[in-house]
Amino acid sequence: MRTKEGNKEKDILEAAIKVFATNGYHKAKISKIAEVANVATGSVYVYFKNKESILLKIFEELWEKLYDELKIVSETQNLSPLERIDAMIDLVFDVFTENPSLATVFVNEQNHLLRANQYSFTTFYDKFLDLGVDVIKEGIRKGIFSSGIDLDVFRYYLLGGIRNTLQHWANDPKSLPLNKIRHNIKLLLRHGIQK
Amino acid sequence: MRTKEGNKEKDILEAAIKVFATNGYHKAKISKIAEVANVATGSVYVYFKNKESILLKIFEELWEKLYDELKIVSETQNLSPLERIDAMIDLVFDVFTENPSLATVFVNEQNHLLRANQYSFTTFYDKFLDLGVDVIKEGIRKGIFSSGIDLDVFRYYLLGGIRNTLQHWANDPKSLPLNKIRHNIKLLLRHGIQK
Amino acid sequence: MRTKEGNKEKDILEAAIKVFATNGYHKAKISKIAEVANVATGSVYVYFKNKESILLKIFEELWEKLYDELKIVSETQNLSPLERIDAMIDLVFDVFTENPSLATVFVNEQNHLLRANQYSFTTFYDKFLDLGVDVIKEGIRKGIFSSGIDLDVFRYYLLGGIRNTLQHWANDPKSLPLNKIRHNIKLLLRHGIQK
Amino acid sequence: MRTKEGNKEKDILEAAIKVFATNGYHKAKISKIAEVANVATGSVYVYFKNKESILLKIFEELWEKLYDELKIVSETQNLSPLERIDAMIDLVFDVFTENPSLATVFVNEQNHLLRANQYSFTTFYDKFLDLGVDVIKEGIRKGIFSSGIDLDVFRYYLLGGIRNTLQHWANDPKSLPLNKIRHNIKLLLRHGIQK
DNA sequence: CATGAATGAGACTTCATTCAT
DNA sequence: CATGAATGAAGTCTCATTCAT
Repeated sequence: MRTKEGNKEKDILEAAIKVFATNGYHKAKISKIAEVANVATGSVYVYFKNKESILLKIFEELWEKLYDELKIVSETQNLSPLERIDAMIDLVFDVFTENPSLATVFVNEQNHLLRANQYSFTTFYDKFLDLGVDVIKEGIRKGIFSSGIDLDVFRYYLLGGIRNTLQHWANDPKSLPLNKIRHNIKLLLRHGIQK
Repeated sequence: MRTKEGNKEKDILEAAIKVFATNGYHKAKISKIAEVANVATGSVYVYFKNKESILLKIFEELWEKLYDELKIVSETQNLSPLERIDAMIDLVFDVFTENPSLATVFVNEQNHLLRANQYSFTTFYDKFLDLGVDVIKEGIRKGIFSSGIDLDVFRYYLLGGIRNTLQHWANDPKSLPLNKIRHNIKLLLRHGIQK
Repeated sequence: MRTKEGNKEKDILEAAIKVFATNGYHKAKISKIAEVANVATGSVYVYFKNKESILLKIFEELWEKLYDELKIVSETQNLSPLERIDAMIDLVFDVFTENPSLATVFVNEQNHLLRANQYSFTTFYDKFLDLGVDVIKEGIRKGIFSSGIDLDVFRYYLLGGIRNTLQHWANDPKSLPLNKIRHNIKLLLRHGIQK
Repeated sequence: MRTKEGNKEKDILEAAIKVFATNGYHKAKISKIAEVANVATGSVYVYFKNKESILLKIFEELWEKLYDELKIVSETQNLSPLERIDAMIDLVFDVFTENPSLATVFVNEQNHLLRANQYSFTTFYDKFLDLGVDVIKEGIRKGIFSSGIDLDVFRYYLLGGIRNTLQHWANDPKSLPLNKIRHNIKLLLRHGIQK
């Protein structure tokens, strides 16, 4: 038996992230993904139903991972809301720092999927955002955060800001050091631009 | 019959915005754009070199318009930096409020173009962002804004936040009233989340 | 405008009959049909939704034509049931004599379609068979035909016999002259094998 | 455990008949046949060279069996030609009654093979038909059957009639009781439709 | 013999673009 | 300029067949 060595699915997924990041989802060819994954074209279809399901799987894994890690943070005792927010931002940055291509794919392609149907990954995506909102709520309750903030606006604003900044970093990593980005975002988030 | 001159190009452009917003750029068919524009398929190629150049033109017009309007604001005397920032945000919101489909296209498709080549519209896009940064610089100089902010991070963060919020509004306009978004973003931008 | 000369659909249909007859439906390539029709591959899809719809159209036209002609026969006055039966058989033989490839396609491929869904061509196919059955009924009423015959068995038996004989003729036209076939089938139909 | 020897080939063959009957030869997947046969996909290729050879084997077995049984009938003394014809028809009906799927496969797929090459099963197929023709010849010699019948036309006509009737029965067994079919075909064969 | 993951050739179908009218 | 039928390159996906275990 030509054995499944338990790696091919992962190889394909990693290859897909690279190829999607480089060419964009729609211009990415399955044959190219297979080539990068060092696998025959047909093998892609052993592990994935079709092209879209590859993208889907990428986001499923991404958000499940982020959700799991954020959950740990949110269950940690003795953290102030501010510390929790910082940890949340760090989580996101850490994932994308490890895998810049994933940042690019996230930035450019997630919308296409969100627009279409209700996909399974959105569960974790939404749960992740919900946990973030919970932290804000706690901060408001404790009188640390401003109570005038609409939480829906907040969640999309913050994530959008992070996303767009990351994208510019992914396009040209040298121009913007990631730590500077991270630091500035925390600042902007806390105090805004006013002195 | 005196036909209204110069309308076909505009018809096509407006149709394209709708179709791109609905289906996304890659799934949008030229024949569909032509149909919506009430024009023959071949006529699209009388006015545009190819599909990409339609998208390009959309962004060119968008950013040129925004730049022109922002320039007027920036040349207006007797405005505080805070007022200028507010005016800038209002500009962006006004454009997209008038044309929600344009918001969707901006949110979902501009990256594809930015990634590829250096396009002409980026001139106005960058100039628009530069004017925004100038306002911040002025605010810092006048001691109103925090001097610790990296201006590059700021520009991408703010625009990304606005973009993402707009996108969710465009997807489901009823859930988030645009005025609430606008107000909250101004708040978050000025003071952050901390009380 | 590259004009549709009103022939391309017909060219494609005729090419398809030839190619389906030669290779069978499943092994027939659209590109081959296009080549035989002297048309670009993509043009096939200007006139037909997909491969199956070509086959469908072939049978639609076949049975509509046969039904129309049989209707004329059945409306002709002063024909005995025997003469009507003869005319019916002649109709079928005439069509397939004119277009032997069509005979082959009919023989080999119609079942695939019948098995699948309810297709529009079956309307004419069934109506054709119904008219045939009507003739038999008339013959029975007039005491000319045996009243012991089940009409459903009869219709499938006769058509099956004709079809199979035609098929062997189509495979090797020289071995069995069509007129001999036609004559013998009329004989067998009327008197059976007994003296 | 003493495994029953030689069963896997039979399992595959029986599974293939079912799958071919349900989906048609071209749409039938080897993997599906293997699944139905409760065998691994690769095992199919231990017993059969390729997909076509499975179909081939089905017909080989069918016609060899029919030929053998018909031979017994034809060697039986003291049967009139009419009785022999009846026995022949009964043979065919018995086989397909036992295995309706086989009837469907016979009806729909044998042509594909006949069209292609000269296959071994045709030996038995032809021999079977030859034996049938011999009976007719005998009947003619004895003055029982009409001498005007072309024997080639007869053989294909009869078999085609039976085949087509069987097919409709296989499609919808309830609408046409097999015994009625059998009886009517004998009638039609002997006396035709005329009183 | 048995397995089933892996292969890769092959075909349908799409659609941006062209061009004869 | 306007048209829309025609084009054909290109890519997704299928599945019979293979082969390492």
